[in-house]
Formats: sequence, C-alpha cells, structure tokens
Amino acid sequence: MYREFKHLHLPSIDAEIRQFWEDERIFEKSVEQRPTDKSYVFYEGPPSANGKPGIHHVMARTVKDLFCRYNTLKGYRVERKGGWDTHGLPIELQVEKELGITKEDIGKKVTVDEYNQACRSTVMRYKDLWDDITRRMGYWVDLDNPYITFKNEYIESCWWLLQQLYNKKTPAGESYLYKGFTIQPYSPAAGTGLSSHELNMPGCYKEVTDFSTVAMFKVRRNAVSAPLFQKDDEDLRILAWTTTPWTLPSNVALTVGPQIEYTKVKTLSPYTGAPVSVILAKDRVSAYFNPEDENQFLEGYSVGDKRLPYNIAQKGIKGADLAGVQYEQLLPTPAASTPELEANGFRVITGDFVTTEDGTGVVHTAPYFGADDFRASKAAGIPFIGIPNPKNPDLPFPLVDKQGKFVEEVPEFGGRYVKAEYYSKEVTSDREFKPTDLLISLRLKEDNKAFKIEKYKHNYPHCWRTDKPVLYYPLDSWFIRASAAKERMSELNKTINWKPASTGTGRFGQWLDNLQDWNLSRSRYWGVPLPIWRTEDGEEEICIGSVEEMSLEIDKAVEAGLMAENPYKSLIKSPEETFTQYVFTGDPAIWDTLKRYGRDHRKNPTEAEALLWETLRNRQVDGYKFRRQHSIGSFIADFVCIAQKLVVEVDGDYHNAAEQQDFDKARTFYLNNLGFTVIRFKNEEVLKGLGNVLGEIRRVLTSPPGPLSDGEGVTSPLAYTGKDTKGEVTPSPSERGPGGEVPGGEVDLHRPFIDDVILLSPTGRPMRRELDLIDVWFDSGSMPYAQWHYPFENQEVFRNNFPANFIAEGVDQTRGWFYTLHAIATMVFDSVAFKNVVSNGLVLDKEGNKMSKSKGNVVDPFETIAEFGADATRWYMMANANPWDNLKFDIGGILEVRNKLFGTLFNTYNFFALYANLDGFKMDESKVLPYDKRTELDRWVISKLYSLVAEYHEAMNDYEVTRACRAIEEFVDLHLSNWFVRLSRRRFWKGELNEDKTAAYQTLFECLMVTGQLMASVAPFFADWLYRNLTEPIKGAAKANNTPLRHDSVHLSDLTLPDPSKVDKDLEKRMDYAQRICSLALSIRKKEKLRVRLPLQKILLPVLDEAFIAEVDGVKDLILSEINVKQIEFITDASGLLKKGAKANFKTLGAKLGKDMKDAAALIANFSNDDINTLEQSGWLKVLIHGNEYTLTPEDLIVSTEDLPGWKVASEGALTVALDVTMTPDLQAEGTARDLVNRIQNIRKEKDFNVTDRVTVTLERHQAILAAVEKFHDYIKAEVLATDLVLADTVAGEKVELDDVVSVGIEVLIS
RNA sequence: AGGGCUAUAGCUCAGUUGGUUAGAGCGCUACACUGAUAAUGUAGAGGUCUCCAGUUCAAAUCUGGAUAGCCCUACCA
Repeated sequence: MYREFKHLHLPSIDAEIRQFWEDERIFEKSVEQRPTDKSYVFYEGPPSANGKPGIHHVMARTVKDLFCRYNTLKGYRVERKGGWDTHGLPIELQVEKELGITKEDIGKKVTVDEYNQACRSTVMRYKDLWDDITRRMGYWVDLDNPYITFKNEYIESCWWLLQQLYNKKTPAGESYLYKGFTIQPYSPAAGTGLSSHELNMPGCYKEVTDFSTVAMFKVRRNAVSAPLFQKDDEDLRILAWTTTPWTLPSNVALTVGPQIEYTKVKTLSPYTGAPVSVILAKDRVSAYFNPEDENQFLEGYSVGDKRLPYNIAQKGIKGADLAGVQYEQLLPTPAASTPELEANGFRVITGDFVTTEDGTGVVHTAPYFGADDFRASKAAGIPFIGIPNPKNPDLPFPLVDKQGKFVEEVPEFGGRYVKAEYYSKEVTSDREFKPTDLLISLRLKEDNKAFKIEKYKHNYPHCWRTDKPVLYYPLDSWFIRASAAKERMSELNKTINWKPASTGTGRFGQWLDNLQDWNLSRSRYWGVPLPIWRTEDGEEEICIGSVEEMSLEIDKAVEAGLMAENPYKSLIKSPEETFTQYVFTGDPAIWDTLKRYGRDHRKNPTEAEALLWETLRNRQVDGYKFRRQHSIGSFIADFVCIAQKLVVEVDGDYHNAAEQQDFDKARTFYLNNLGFTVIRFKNEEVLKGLGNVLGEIRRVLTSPPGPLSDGEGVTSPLAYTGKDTKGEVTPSPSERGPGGEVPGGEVDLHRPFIDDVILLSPTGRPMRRELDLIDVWFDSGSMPYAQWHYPFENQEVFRNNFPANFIAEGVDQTRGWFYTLHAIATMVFDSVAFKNVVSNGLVLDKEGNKMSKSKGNVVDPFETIAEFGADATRWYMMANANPWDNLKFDIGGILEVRNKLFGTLFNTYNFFALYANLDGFKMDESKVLPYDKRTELDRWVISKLYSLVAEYHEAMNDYEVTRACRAIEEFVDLHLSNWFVRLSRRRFWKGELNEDKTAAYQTLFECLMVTGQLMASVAPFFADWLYRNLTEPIKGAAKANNTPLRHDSVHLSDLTLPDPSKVDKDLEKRMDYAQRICSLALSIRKKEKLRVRLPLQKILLPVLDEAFIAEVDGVKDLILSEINVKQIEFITDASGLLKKGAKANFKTLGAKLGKDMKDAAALIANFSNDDINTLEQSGWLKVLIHGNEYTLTPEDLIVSTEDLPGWKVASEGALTVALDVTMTPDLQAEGTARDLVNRIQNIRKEKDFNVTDRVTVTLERHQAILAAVEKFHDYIKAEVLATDLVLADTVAGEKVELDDVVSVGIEVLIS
C-alpha cells in the first residue's frame, strides 16, 4: 500500500525525515557510498557561534547545501567539513561585557589567562542553537569533526603559512611579510589602535564642535613662486583650513588638486588689518568673501569689521602650477628641524583627493596624522617631521606622544593634551581652561598667521571603549605584501566562475586592481599570535613556522638560560596522540567543564556505580583497565575500557523518561561512530545481579573489537584520522602528565602563554615576540590548509581537497573571506582557492529594510521553519529571486510556495496513492511498459519531464538555482498537475487495471519520482518523503533485484540524467496546439455563456500548414473531451471561408527595408486575402514604397486567420478556433445528463460516501430531465456508480438546482 | 570619496542576439469547473518599463548621464 495523507503538513514531514536521516545515518552514507577519487570539494566558511543564527544564515546555508547535495546525487563524493570561527573582536567584546571589564582591566582585574579562558568558553556559546538550526533546516555538514580556529593545530597551520610568506621574496628581494608603518585610528585614552570595524560600531561617529582654523602660510619667493608675485615685497600667503589645529606644528606640506583652479586675492588680514595676498581655490572664494565687497577700497577697513574688502589679483592658477612652491614653516619646533626638512619640506604638493567642497581647496598636510597626508607626502618625497629618531632617521618620533600629549620639545604647547577630552574633568571645568586647538589658533591670530577661526560642527570618530576622540596616528604594523601579487591575483581571478559574474569582475576584480598591502596586525589578545620574535633593536628576528621549530628554538633558549623550561614540549605529538586528542576529547571548549563534572561525579558515585567500580578497578576483570567518568567527545561515560573500546553505562530511573532515552540513543550513536561499544545496565541490575553484569562485560570485552580497531579507520568519512590510526590507542589527555593539559589547559599557543617565550638570536641576544595578533581574516583564509592541519598532517587529504570546486557566502564577504582565500592561495600556492563561488545577497524584511534588532523586523528562523517547514522556506528563498539579489523576505511568499508547489505535488501524490491502492497497483520495475505502448498524453508528459531534466541540469551546472526551481515549478503546476493529471483523471478511476491504466500509473509514478529527485537538493525533506512513499511498497523487491529504486533515501540515489531519446519535441508541439485550442474554445464558451457540460457539435480549425492536420489529429481526443465537443473539422483556403490578415515580420523585413519599414508595415496590414494568397502561392510579391521596389517572401509576413464569417471565433497568434454553437435536442439532453451526474456526485461527496460505494438514485420526474434520463440512463448509472436509477413523482431527498429555473429532487442512498 | 548591485503591474519576479500587443504568479473583480479541494480554468481591471539624452527603420533591451535604495571599502583637510 502507498501511504495516503489527509493534509499536507510540512513540519511533520521534516520531523519524520530528520529522524530517519539520523537513525539511518543518511548523510554519512550519502558521502561514503561515493568513490573517493571522484570528489567535489566544498569549503565551509565558518560561522561564529557566539551570535545566534538568523534567517540570512538559512539562506546562505541553503545555497551551500543544495549544490553539495546536487553533486552528491550526481555521484560525486562531497565531504563537508564544518568549521567554527572562534577568534576576533566580537568575542572579545562579549567576554568583556560578561566579565564586566574593559580592555584596560585585562592583566589587572582579570589575568590574560582568565580572559583567554573566558573567550574559549564564550565562542561556542550558541553552538547548540547552531547545531539545532543546522539540523532543522536540513543543512548537511559534518559537525562532529569541524575545524576550530582556536585550536593549536589550526594556529600552527597559520604560522606555517605566515612563514611561507615571510620566506617568500619579491623579485626586488622584499619579503612578503614585513613590518611597516601606517596611519591608523588610535585611541590615546585606551592606548590602542582601532580597526575600521571598531570605528564602524554604532555611536562611534559623533557630532562634535571643534575649533577650525584657516591658517595663512607665507610663500617664499623663489624661482618657482616668482610668477605669483606682483611686487617683490608682497605678503603672499596660501590659505589652508583645518579642523585639527593641533596638527599644524606637524605641517610639512600643502596639498592642492592638480586640476583645481586657484585664485590670488588681494585683501587685508582680518585680525591685524595688514595688507595680504592670499591664494585659495577659485570655487572657494565666495565662501570667504562677499561679492559686494569686491573692489572696495582696502583702506576703508578697520580690524573687527564684518566685511572684508578684496579684489581678485590673479585668476586661473592651476594646482599643478603651484606644486613646488615653498613656504615658511607655520609653527616651528626647533628640536624637530633637520636640514633635510628645510630643503624638501614646507612646499606645495599635489594630490587627487583634494576637493573644493569645503575649506580652501588647499589641504594642510601633516603626514603622521592622516592617511591621505601620509600617502601624499610619501609620494612627493616630503620628509616626516618629528623628534629625531637615532635608530631610524627617516622615521622621527611624532610631535604628539602615545598619551595624546605634545612632546616637551614643542614650544609653548609641550606637555599639553591635543584634545580637551583627554584632560580630566577637573581640569576642563576650570573657567580658565582653553583647549589646545584654541590656544594654537590664538597664537596664529596673534602672529598674523590666521585668516579665520571659527567653531565647526562635524562628525568625528570616537573610541567605543573610552568614548573619547580618536587620533589618526602612526603605528607599526605587520603587512602582507599583497600588492606584489596583484597581477597574479587578477589573472587567477579570471579563471573563477563568479555568481553573479559582476561581483568577480566588478567588486572583486577592481578591488584587486587597486590592491593595498594587507595590514595583519591587531593589538589584541584573543587571536592567532604573530609568530615573529625580534631582538629589542629589531636587527635580528625569526619567523616561526611550526610548533616543533619553536620548541627547538625554546630548547636553545633554555640552554642559554633565557627560559627556565620548555612548556611546549608536550605539544609535539606523535600522530597517535593527535588522533587520540581529536577523537576522544572532542570540543576543547567544553573539555574543562566535562572534566569538572567527571571529577565531581567520581566523588559522589551512585550506589550501583560504587559497587561496580569495586569490581572493575585495578584491572580486576581479565586485566583490562577501566576508567571512571571519563570524557569522550562531548560526553562523560560512566566506565570506559579504552583498549577494548567499551563503554559501560549504569543508568538511574530517570533514563526511563522518553526524552532521556532519545538522548541516550543519540549518545550511543555518537559513541558507536567513534568505534565504541556501549552497554547499559540499570541500577537494579547492578545491585541485584552483579554476577550477570560482570559476565556481560566480560563477554563484550573478549568479543571481536568494534569497527575502529578493525582497521577501517574512523567510521565517519569526515573524521579526523591523523596519519596512522591503527595500533594501540594511547591514554587520553586527561591521563597525561603535568604540562600536557591540552587542549584547554594552561599550555596553548595563545597569549599570554606565547608571550613568555623568549628565543635566542643567532648572536646570542634575547628575542621577544612581536605582541601583535593577526587579522582574524587570515584565520579564515587559511582554512583550506589549516582545517587539515596541513602540511603537518593529511597531506594526501589536502591534495584531494584543494582547491574547492565550490564555495558560497554572503556578498559582504567579497573582500573578506573570498579575498583572503584568494590572496593566500595565490601567494603561497600560486593557485585559486575556489573555482566557483556564489555570493548571496542580503535578506531584507518585507519592505526592503535591513533586518535589525532595533527595528524589530528580525525573522526568527526557528519559528519560520517550525511553522512552514524547512523545504518551503528553502524553496522560497531560492526560487523567489536569484540568491545574489537581495531577498525581500515575505512570509506570504513561503505560503505561496507551500500551496502552489508542495501542495500541488502533495495532491498529485495523494491522488496517485489513492487510486493505486484501490487498484492494487504497485510499481514494478521489471514490467515497465515501453513508451510506445503508452498514450500520446503519457509520452507527452514524459517528454516534458525529460525536457525539464535537461533544463534543470543545465541550470544547476551553471549554479543558476533559481532557474532550476522555476522550471520545476512550471512543470509541476502547469504540465503535470493541470494537464496530465487533469486529463488522465478518468483513466485512473474508471474500470479495471488494464494496460492503459497501468501506463497511466507508471507514467505518473515516473514523473513524481524524477521530480522528487530534481527537487531533492533544494527541498531535501519533502523530496525524501515523496521518494520513500513512492518506493516503500516495492523496496524489498527493488533491493533484492538491485534495481534503481533500491535506495533507502532519495539522497542515496543517482540523479536522473538528461535523455534526449525520451524527449519528443514534435509531440510537445502537438500538445501545445491542443492546450491552446482548448483554451481558445473555452474562451468562446465563456463569452457565449455555454457551460462546458453542455456538449457542442464541432469546432473548425483553419489549417496552418501541411503538418497541422496530422499534428492536431494526434491529440484530437484530448481536445474533444476537454472542451466537450463532438468533432473537429479542418478547413483550408480552398473552402473560401477564411478571411486572412497579415502582419509584417519586422525581424526579416527590418534589415531589408530600413527606413521604409514603417510604411511597409502599414501596407502589409492592409493586404487583402488575394494579396496574401498570391504571395503564398507564388512565393513572392513585389511592393513599391517611396519609389523603392522590394520583393516580399512568405517569411516576411505573419499570416493569421482573422475571421470565419458566421462562426464564433477566437484566435491567438496564428491559431484560430471557430465553434459551432448550434444546439440540438440530443446535445441538450446529454448536457442535462452530465448536469445530473454532477449533482449526484456532489451529493455523494457531501454525504461522505466512499469512492467505491454503490448507490441507488431516485430522481424527481421532472419535464426538464426526462429526455436526458431516457437517453443517458446507462451513462448516468455508470458515472455515479448507481445500481439503480429510478424516476419517482416525489423524492425524499432535497431539491437540487439544475439551472437558474429548474430544480429537481434527488435522493442518493448506498445500495 | 571610490567600487558594485538593483530599479518592469498593488506585491514578488521573467523578459533570449534590439523587432511591433512587455509577460507569469500572487492579490483584486466576475464567471465557470471539480470524486486531486489549503486546489483549478476562463475573462477583466491593473504599465510613462525610475528619469534625461544619444545610437537605430525600430530601445524595457545598446551607449552616456542623472536620481533613488542597498552593499562593500575608505574616511577627509
């Protein structure tokens, strides 16, 4: 029997199938059964488990999941190693929030160690939620053996990569990993640099009011500047605006836009009244001068006047002309003065970033305090200004120290904080207090160097921790010389298939073209430490590439007395140890907790446990060693014998609870996967029958070992296998000696432990680690290698899994993960990291707004999936818009998908099941009717199905899932349900199971089967449910005969491939005629108010071409029954009935006629029947347009039948249908008979009779139905399954409306 | 500031190498059909294809520009 269902409830299907998958390990099997040498490589971009999963994750993971599933079905082995991104700022923030500390407290209120531990336990905060959503949404990924970026192995791989970069040299001999210097946001109050991420946190940019100053830079007269002077002693100044006057002492250049036009203006100094000429951008003159004051007498001005008289002295000075002009230093700091600076500094340079939007069009340039300034100065060869640095003369110390104070050497302002906010409240609340910016401005004013001082409101970034303004400040950083690999990256990028392509060429490609070096440094605690040690003077350094290398170096350091001992010795593990650690300890994040629980429990054993332990301890049972409360993976087992892989559990009463039993089941499953045998005893069994219990344990101990020690390796294909998993298993880490408390113990590669390592330089000096961590993006970009601990292990595995065939992530990762993957792969392996990439868009709310907690428009994925099922949600997300377009998430859309696609398919299946069960039909793979034995309709739908298969594969191979989904939708709705099933209904419920009926079943079965397969990637639950329902009744036979339907799950099956032999395009065309003819005929009926039940005599079809008659004849019966007409008559031109019309075929004529096209179209539209016939018969026709003669051929016209005079006509394109609406008594009677059948059927339905119930029908003897009953007595009986049909004068049943006027009594009883 | 994506019916989206009447589904209205019923059919209403300019016999489609929304990167004297 096929299963039948009342209603479609997708969440129930989810639950049922999910359970099935878990019980039967379908995911694992789907991977394992595919050959290892035919792999399709997927990389999981790891989520961070410290945030909760959102609906957009469902979207992103659906994309990932479905292409993996698709390729699995195609026969590839698609291993999907999960991963967790565990480092980074969000985690630090979370931890600080929870510990109630700020960064300054690290190392004070809490130790770095404690902090580090807190990070460890926080990263997996929501792992359960993530695991849950993963299961619920049907995302298949291996979560048992994920890569975790904080693991020592992972870090070690990162180090190796860094060392590769360090050792790699550009042709110029420069290392790819180098220490450099950039201007970065820096918080003096917090004493740390900030990332752009931190600056973009909400509330960081604040509206503040600062003192802005337009300073006057006095031009030195020399060869370059001479053309600007009118008089030798002219006081000529360049105006430059700044909102940070504190940077003025550090000014070394003025930047102008090379194309910007500047103007020299003669005016008076507003603060002294002295005559002065100033240069500023022409477009900015109006900002400082009022046109009404132009050419006023300069003498009429007195200091303090609002209006400043001026006149334009010189126009059209190009910025480029100003380049090289030298000026006097504005605020000299004698201690910072150098000959070099005097020679090359204090001049005008050009920069493209200069605008005339505000200020004067001249940018005051202080290279240490602005990124643009820094770049422009460097490019122009301007020396930096600062207190001389004996070690590096090119990089003097800035005039502002790291606390944000002017250094003492700065005259007048030395020791002052540059920003008022850095002073304490007590200081600033003093009425005499003046901010440094103001003091500097006042100094300029006094010295006749200020043109304008005013308050200025603008957005300025603030430190999110201290809430105080940020400075842009020069900081040391480690960089990856990505710019050196720019060309190669671009080249390789061109080989990547981007979806959408524009992201690859545009967003990503152009970004590569302008690539800057990658700033790796982060001054933080929780991340991968930079493995570089340096002597204090930086002259000697070492970049460590492995733990082993470090350990050897440490040994040297220990010998030299720099370190007391080598704490990392224990980290160098044999492969067996590595294996043990991974397989037995599972997730380090919960390791500590487990250990503690275990210890606690050991102290408080239950009575039964204590009893059993007395007999198991000290190798009493055949010499086997048992451990108590031992952690395995994420569980604690009561008793474990590791040598024999035996777990013994002693269960209390609470294990009887259903919930607990489920949990126990899962746990057993997990342990089995790790190769353990699990046996359980109840407390009473131990207490009352210890002998039996021991006997059982003994039996299992001595029976053949589990699959793991069988030499097969770990049963999960994705498990971490190390180099050599055979042989004896070494003790788990909890049993290891002191110093080996890894993972999660005191020794790991994170700070602060790593900072204690001091290495010995070649010349015998101590080297300390560069304190920076690396950018977390390096972590994730390293995942192709680090997930396998390459190159230290798994070299073979890595080779088979690099590069990826496919990755997918949000488009916001373009310059994140996509870039770092690409950059590292290019620089270290000269390869792409991925061949195909889908970058999915955002999930917005219904209105197109970004989802955010504050707006309250966040969609909870758990709720959505619980309500509508995972499949409808997934399908909606894939079918509604391309994944790379933003999705406006609307529940209504899911509803639509559910009803339209899943509802329809569900109904279709249910329909199949209902009748197949009634008929006792079972699909028999050995007795499939050949297609040529089936009806036209069957062959048609099969043809459509295989056209769909072809289209589907084409779309999916091109990663166009939306196209694939829509094609399926169309097939299911339009072709399968609304044509095939509708027209086949009678075949299913009439008569015995004959060949035609079998053909109908088999055809429908095949359609459902294949459609389910095609859907399986996007809608994995429903598809499996469908497949299992369809195959369940014959599963046994299929397995026995090894036929295609033998698989337990659709996800284990082989995807149906395109088969051109099953596609019959001619047939599809014929059926297309049938559908269109029916549609036209029905539209006439509608217009003429002729209900479909009323039969009509005939339709007329004008013949379109020679093949037309034969084509339509093939589908004639379908048409006739669908539109309830008795016959089809074809008419040709010869009949003389047709009135034709013609339209120009623009495509062919356009090229020929050009400008005359329009007139020709008009001419052709007016062609008579004769014109058209002439053309059609002779094959050509000459026309004259504007004196040009053209020869028309039949292809140039689109001919259609316009009318059949005297008939009711409808037409669409070239196809025309005419309907004979003449009514005869016979037709009338037949119509009435059909009405009666309908009414009786309705009554059957109302009364809830079974489909097969036989009935007796009594009809009221009414004039209107007599003819019908007489003529169609048997027909009515047969249709309604009546044993008797009688007429009576009075009928007990209700009056039933037959039409507007007539009602008759009808009674239907089960006979 | 730079780069990218998007813009077509009330909504969600199609729209091939430019070709005449710009489509589908949902929603709305009316009618019909129904032993698949959380369905279905037919018909109707609903469009300045964001705007401007250009190329062309012909532009939703190609080119240039503008506008709006969003994303990424950078962040300014």
